[in-house]
Amino acid sequence: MLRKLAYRNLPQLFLKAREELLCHFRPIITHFGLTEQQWRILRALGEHEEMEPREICETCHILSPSMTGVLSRMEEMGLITRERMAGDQRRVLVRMTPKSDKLVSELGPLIVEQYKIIEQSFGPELIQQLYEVMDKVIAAERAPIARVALPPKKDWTNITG
Amino acid sequence: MLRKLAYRNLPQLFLKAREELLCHFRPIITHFGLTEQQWRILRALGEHEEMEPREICETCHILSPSMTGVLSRMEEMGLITRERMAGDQRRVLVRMTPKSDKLVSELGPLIVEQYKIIEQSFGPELIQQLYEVMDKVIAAERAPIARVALPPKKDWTNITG
DNA sequence: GTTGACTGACTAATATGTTAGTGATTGAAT
DNA sequence: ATTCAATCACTAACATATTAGTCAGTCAAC
Repeated sequence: MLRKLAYRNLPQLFLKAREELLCHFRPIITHFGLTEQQWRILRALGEHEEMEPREICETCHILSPSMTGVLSRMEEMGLITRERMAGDQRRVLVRMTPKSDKLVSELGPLIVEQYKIIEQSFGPELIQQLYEVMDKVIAAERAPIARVALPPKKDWTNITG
Repeated sequence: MLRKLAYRNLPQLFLKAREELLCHFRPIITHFGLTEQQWRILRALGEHEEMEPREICETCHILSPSMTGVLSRMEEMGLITRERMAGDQRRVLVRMTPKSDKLVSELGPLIVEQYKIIEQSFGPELIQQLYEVMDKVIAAERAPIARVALPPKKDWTNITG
């Protein structure tokens, strides 16, 4: 029996659209030996001089457990430094190194150029619409949204049919 | 030195907006013991009766190497069956089981309900705008987009500063 | 009938996502 | 001074993402 839901899969559309955008930037990023996440972090650090891990988590949308590994690798690569804060031994300060600063100064302009190319192709209106709609969705976050009532939990693992 | 790029990080905005949507569906999906990816696959199978792995990859935006593992686990859980095609031994047919059919019949309506709730909260216009803009971006895929020229590759791993 | 390009699923290795939980540290209330 | 909840980075365990490559099966050309 075929089951077709009334709504198209919206998160999946986001996934596809995001990939369609990202595929134009990925070659640039990997050309410099970085991963997407590492570039997000360097881009953020390029605007803030020093940041704490949890700030980077929020800004770059990377969960804390992933962040630990990413920062460790970036530290090994000489792209960042980590230093415990004097006043609060729980907290950590992350900074760029001269090496990553140089890297960003080369990579950044290429990213901007690619944006311009995409803007030409998509049309500036579409880019503008994108920013607007994204901001609206993100703003909607503030208004609490109800959740459907869930039925009692079954253990589907042990149901044969 | 602070470096601020001329364009906001658009793929990152997609990531955030997608997460803002998904967080309203995730609890429903995990309540039934599924992952996001598993649900995407079941939803697709619910509309197609039988699919080949590479079709599922395209439809659900999951890369082939991930698909192997996901399908293996779903087969173990009794959610799908895999069968080699008679005519072409390379190809495989994936189908739902009575168990997963029952699961989708319970889960599907809850997802639809949650969409309605979100539509109320976001406003129907925003949902409509979302579908429109996403489709535009995805449609833009067809027009080939140029790539910025990349400088000669350096090995940033071994540069000190 | 062999060859050779191609296809489709799969494997391998590494990085990240996701959920739950730990342990040290802090700060407010006792 | 002590207790207690909260905070923050981190660990653990598993699932998925990403890139590259393997391997058997197919199909067309020779």
